[in-house]
Amino acid sequence: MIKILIADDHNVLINGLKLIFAVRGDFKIISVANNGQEVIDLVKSECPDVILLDINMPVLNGYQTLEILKSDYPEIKVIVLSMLNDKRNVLNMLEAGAKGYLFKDTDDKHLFKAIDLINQGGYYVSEDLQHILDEFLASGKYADKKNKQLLSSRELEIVSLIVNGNTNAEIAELLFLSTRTVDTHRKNIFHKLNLNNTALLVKYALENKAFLGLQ
Amino acid sequence: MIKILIADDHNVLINGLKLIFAVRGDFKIISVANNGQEVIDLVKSECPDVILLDINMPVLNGYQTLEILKSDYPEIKVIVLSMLNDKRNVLNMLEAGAKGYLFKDTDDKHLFKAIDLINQGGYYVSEDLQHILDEFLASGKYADKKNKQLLSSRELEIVSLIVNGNTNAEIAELLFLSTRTVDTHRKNIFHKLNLNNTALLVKYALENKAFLGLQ
DNA sequence: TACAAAATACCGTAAAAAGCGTATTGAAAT
DNA sequence: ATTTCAATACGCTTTTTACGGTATTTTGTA
Repeated sequence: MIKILIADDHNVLINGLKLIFAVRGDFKIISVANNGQEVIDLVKSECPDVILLDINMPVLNGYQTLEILKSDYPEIKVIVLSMLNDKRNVLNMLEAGAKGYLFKDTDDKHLFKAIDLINQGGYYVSEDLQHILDEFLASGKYADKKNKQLLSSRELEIVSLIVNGNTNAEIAELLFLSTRTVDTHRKNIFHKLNLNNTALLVKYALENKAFLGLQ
Repeated sequence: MIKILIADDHNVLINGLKLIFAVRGDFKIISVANNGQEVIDLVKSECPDVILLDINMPVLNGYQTLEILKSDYPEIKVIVLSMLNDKRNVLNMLEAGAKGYLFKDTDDKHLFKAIDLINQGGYYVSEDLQHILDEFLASGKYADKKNKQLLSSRELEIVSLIVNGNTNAEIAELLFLSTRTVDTHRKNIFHKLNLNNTALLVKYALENKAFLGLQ
């Protein structure tokens, strides 16, 4: 019997999953969590085999939760169940140690199949994402040897202010810095993220909120 | 008996709702749609009283769908069922004619209550959104007398290129225009949206994709 | 057909960002 | 004890954006 923990802040979805899983005697939903912190609190006592993890959750988001799970409970298999379908999110979660990535529109059959395969040690992603999984597997960027926190906390602070429309001068005033310093941070951020203008930075930041630790 | 149509591209959620509604004999799910176009195709033959409408859907998104519904079937009550919880999205949908806005983490009780009240001609939103509903009701910006398409198609094209990191010079080259023209468009866009720099424009565009008709 | 709106283009100036640098300080890690 | 890195700050140049205009042509529609 495979013990499953579901983490999602949408109760409608959790209720749906409960009913869907009711037909499978070999799968058992042993716990549900509405945010990442609840997942962390529950795993110790509940010992799930597989966690179905949403990305957008309050308190601790899916990415942050996965980071903690990977360092404290590396044997638990994590399957991301998200609506985010952009390549960057999928790669980020795989690189952080997720074994599967399913869209929320997945049907029961694929969900069951994914859990079975992943519980046996494999990978499984929604059909449209196969090429991303291939790319990930070829890249060798597994969770154990992965690049840590790309941006420093100061840089994240500045990214957030840029996203909210502040100019370097405004940011300098807010943070009691010289505009030169803010300018340097901005340049370093661009360099680290391989970007070259504000529009792309804002886009990147909004699309990678969870991974940047923003909001 | 209240006839309900559900529009959502996530089958897990639809399946969950089906089971949730099974306990209520006075509500009947007469149809489900996976995108806005299916909604439009179905309403004529199915005559639902209430539509539970997601915003993020392929082909025709929730906003576009609501626009069509309001002009062709103004008597059908539309309740938005979305995960988007920012004020702008809520206001946009209310102003477009939605009678309710619920988060997807709403529990069964509130969902039933919302459908009942709205079917009787009222408004209903998730608890956290009450102040936004109040603001909307006070503003008088109802669907019938509402400001049409804010940005022209050319302007939307340019917004999209800006979001993707292009400079005015690059956009000019791509669209065979003078950089002056692109500059003017940019100015007009800022003026229309009441913004004053690129970062805010990108943020606005990404947060209002559906309403701007982007992607 | 006439009017309004959208798309086009230009002029000038000021502010901001982008792209090269260098350099000092302090804290953490090896 | 030394290296590394984050945070700080400055210099200089070029490009791009932002903001104030004006004006012509095209297009849709009343």
